[in-house]
Amino acid sequence: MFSQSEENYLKAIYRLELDLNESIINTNLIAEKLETKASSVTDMLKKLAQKDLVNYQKYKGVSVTKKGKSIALSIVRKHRLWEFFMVEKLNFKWDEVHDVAEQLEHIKSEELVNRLDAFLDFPTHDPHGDPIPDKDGKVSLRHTLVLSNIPLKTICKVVGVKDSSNSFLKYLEKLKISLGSIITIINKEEFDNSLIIEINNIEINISNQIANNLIIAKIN
Amino acid sequence: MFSQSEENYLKAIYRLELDLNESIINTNLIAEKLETKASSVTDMLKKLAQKDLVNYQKYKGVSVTKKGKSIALSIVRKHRLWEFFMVEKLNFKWDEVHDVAEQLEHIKSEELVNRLDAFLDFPTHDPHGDPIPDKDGKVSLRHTLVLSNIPLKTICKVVGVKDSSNSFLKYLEKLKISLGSIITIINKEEFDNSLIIEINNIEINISNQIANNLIIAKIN
DNA sequence: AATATTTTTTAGTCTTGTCTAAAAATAATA
DNA sequence: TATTATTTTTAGACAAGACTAAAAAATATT
Repeated sequence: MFSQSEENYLKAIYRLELDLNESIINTNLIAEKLETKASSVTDMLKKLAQKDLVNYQKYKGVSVTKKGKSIALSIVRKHRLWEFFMVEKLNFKWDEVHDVAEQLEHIKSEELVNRLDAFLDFPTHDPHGDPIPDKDGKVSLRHTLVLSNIPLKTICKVVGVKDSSNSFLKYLEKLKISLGSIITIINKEEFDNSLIIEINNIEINISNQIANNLIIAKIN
Repeated sequence: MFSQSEENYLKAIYRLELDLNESIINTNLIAEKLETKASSVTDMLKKLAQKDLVNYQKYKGVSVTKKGKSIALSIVRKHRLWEFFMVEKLNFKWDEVHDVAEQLEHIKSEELVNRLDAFLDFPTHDPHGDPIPDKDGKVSLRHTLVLSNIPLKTICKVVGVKDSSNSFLKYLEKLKISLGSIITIINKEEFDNSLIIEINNIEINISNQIANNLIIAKIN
């Protein structure tokens, strides 16, 4: 098995590859991301290369190998499932769960995470729109649609939030909008871009700022 | 905060104090329990003493301090809550969860464990009859009553099992006996010590071996 | 009480992962 | 292209936690 450190490096390299859309990542970037020193990174890269988890050439940067990617994905999977669990079952707010998930993601048990997945009913995305890799490392597309960007009459489902501040979440509660809510856009007000939407069989008016922060998926 | 190692040593020392009912524990016992070498234990005892977690005198043995005990209890609490969670919510068998709980017990978040506690509805005992310390470190008495040892007509509740083998649990399922089941002993057969019990409003016969492995609590 | 045995501690080494400071390679600039 | 600046790697040190082998203390035995 792999150490917590090794897993963190792999996750960081993989994330950088995705976020920067580059296939080769250099040492300083990793050091910055992990808040460590470049020399420590070099040491670790050698070790990871030894284990065939990254492709590494001195002075040239690294990329994760197939094997490395699969481990990185499994860490991401665990991280997001635990986050989902904490929010969905333990009533944490979305912005409170990251640090604990950083610990939980290193718990070693295939069985545990798969059963947790089932217990949570196999969620495909977390409420920030980020996909949760499945057991085989398959990843859905990121949810990027927000309510303010879709045409009138579209029927859609609330699948996440961009803003997870306490005040926003409280306001949503007041509006009786929650994850899974089904919404139809009835009308858009040109003046301030506010929307009339139908939800729970009633029509309400929501500001553009709200609509901008609601991640939705179209329903066919 | 304390390292995983420090926590494991504290837990081991505390458990030995309880199990052996002695207030001073010697080095070799700890080494044996943790499957490590006596010299490693000595090193750690010094460190723990430094931090006022144990009372340690060279060649004389150790005991946990108040502070050490409270940490040990918090680890036990986390361990048993996570076990309870895995069994109750993720459908693990009781004998499958120990190793993963050994990892989960070191996750650092007061908030997480307290919310988990609430989510599980504040269980006081695990199904082996061992008490789960509460948030303040309070521990109930161990559940030690087994069904075979109580008088006729007593009404009691199944709170745990001594044997958690697959075959026993499967058999219980067949008998429709589960955690929380309410049982009244109707009659005892002197010949083989089998029992006639009432459960779910019907009377069934169970062997002494079954009765011996069912941990129960009297209902007043 | 003197010796032998067991237990515990010390001294020194190893591994993992980190760091600093200096050297080497690469990239940028005049 | 020569020089400067930046990035990366090496060399050597350190802390945590484990180990082995030897020394010291405590127990047991004759």
